[in-house]
Amino acid sequence: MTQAPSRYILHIAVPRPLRTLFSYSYANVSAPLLGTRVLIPLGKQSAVGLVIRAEIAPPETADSPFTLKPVEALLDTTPLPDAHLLELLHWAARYYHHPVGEVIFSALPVALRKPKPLSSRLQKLLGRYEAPTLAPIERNHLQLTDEQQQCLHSIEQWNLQAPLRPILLHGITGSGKTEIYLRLIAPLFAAGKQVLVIVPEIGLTPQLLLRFAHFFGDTPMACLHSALSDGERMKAWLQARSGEARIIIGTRSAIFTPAPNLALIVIDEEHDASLKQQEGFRYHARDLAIKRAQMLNIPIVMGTATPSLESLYNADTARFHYVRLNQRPGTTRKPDLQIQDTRPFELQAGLTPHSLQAIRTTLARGEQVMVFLNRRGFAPALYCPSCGWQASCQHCSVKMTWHARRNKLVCHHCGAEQATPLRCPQCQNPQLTTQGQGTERLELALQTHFPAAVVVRIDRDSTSRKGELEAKLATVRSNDPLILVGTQMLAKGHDFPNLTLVIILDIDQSLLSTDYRALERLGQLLIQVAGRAGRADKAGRVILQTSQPDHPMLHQLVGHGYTPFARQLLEDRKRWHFPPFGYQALIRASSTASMEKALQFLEQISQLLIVTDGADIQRLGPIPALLEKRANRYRAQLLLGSQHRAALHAALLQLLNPSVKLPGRSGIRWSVDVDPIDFS
DNA sequence: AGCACGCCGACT
DNA sequence: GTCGGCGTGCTC
Repeated sequence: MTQAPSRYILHIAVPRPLRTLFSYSYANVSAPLLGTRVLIPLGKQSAVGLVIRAEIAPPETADSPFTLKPVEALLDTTPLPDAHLLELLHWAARYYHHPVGEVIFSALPVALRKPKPLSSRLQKLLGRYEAPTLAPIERNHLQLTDEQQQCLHSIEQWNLQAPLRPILLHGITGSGKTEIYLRLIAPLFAAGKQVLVIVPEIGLTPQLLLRFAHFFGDTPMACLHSALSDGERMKAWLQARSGEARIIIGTRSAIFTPAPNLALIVIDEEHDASLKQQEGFRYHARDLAIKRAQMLNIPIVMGTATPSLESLYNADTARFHYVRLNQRPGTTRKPDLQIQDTRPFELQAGLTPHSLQAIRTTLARGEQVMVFLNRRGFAPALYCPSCGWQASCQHCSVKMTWHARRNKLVCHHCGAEQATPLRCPQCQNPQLTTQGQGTERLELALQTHFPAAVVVRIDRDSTSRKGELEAKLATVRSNDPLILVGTQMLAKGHDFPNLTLVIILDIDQSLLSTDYRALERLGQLLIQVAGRAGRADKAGRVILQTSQPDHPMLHQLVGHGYTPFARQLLEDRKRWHFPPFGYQALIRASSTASMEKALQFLEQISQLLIVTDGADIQRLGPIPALLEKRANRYRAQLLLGSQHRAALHAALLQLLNPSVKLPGRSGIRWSVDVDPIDFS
């Protein structure tokens, strides 16, 4: 009979930006479970770490490189992330080249970073679950259309086949994608299964949530989004982990929620940029969801009206199943899209005479109008007409936006605020002028132009207080002839049944941008916004105002629709070996001292990569970032590309190897972004 | 990330 | 003569 070992070496993930695990000794007859937290000595302090691996200590460890410190205490009796989730987190740490400990701890509720045993929390939190009390009114209420029925049938059939493939559900706005999700989810509850639904980061999660609550009645749901307090988050997380919550609905970080009986993942708006985390651990929730589903061998459905080029390509190459919903139940016609050349006209309130006339007739019919302008504030510039001075941010390389209601200059990049100067700081001219327009000015101008109409503005400034957005939405629902002014916030998730005219302003910047993803995003935004027009039984009309009316891609989009537009963009991507035809990683560096310092640092990295992987890695840069200075830091970037993911991966590993010393690092902050989508 | 160690400027 | 500035390096 073998004797039970009495000493273990534990490999621990520590909450530090370190790319290795640390080893500690642990003396006991049995090792702690993998995925449990332990209290460990780390430097001069003690810290909470997570057990990743345990091995029996060899009898003699004299030749070990360190004398291992002993673990101070065990904190949990059951694993926090289960084996599957740990594997996913590990995979993500490697894929995104981010320190394991940070990956793991960013996936757990913050409350678990403190060395408190879980058991005391469990007692406080469980048993207080309040299920939504709404009755299941929709369950047998809405009949699926033939198209929806067929779509549902296809998905159900695919999900019975092995091997499973992710499903791209491409459904135009209003075609009833949510209805499909609901029907896919419903049969899973009988077997005690759980479902994870990931939605974009918007203040509108409640709308989908309400829909789910209506449909599923008292089925326990857990909701995880950025507005939750630590306690609420912890509670939702525990309910998911215990299997009690059957539907887990949340924004991108919810992809890391433990769910022992997970049977389906739904990604809503799979093209949405907010699914990618843009700082620290820069993961893409959709891509991790695909990985998670693959590891668990469960189905994943991704819905969108405007598929990302990546997903469309995956559908084209049969990595994904692909199904379309082309009809809007209850609507006869698609919205009529037209391009308005702004150049021949003198604009009033930023609108062409044609647009103003369209607003007038729409209001006269008792219907609603939406004017979309993706720029908040009153005016994007304040300048002096006599000497040319412009108000610019002291910390960033941008002009400050003037906000009329607050009478302040605000930097939309670092948040700095400044009182409006009474006279030009350069030439003392008291007559300062604004240039360009934001939603605040648009609201005022439209109110002046249509004094009898109700004008409602929805943007970050007008909805920052709690309940304000809901109140504004209620106004929109209860007033018939009405003008709605707003930003990006209006593009997603809302139903405005009486909205029949949408006017989109100021898309020129996106048409002319150097960012190769700008056109894709513009196309998605235009289709999403246009989708707001003409719900129910009324035909919609969409006017795009631009000074670039001959832009070929705009014609492609308006004339042929999103899919041909996207395929055209894919052709360009193919020619340049850009994603999805090649793989990229973006190295960002910033310096408080100078742009030169940041560029020099990246140049070193670039040289390092020539020597090692020159043949397989293309380098673009280093160049100053689009936003050259932000919050007092000069920003530069180096884009790495390769047709072989493995080559890119190897290059990053090499670069991040702790033995690689990069001199001149002082004052430099730098980071790696795998599969970057934001180049600002 | 923290935290300590380590050399250079203005103070009780 | 010291207090403290943050540059540099380490954490099993």
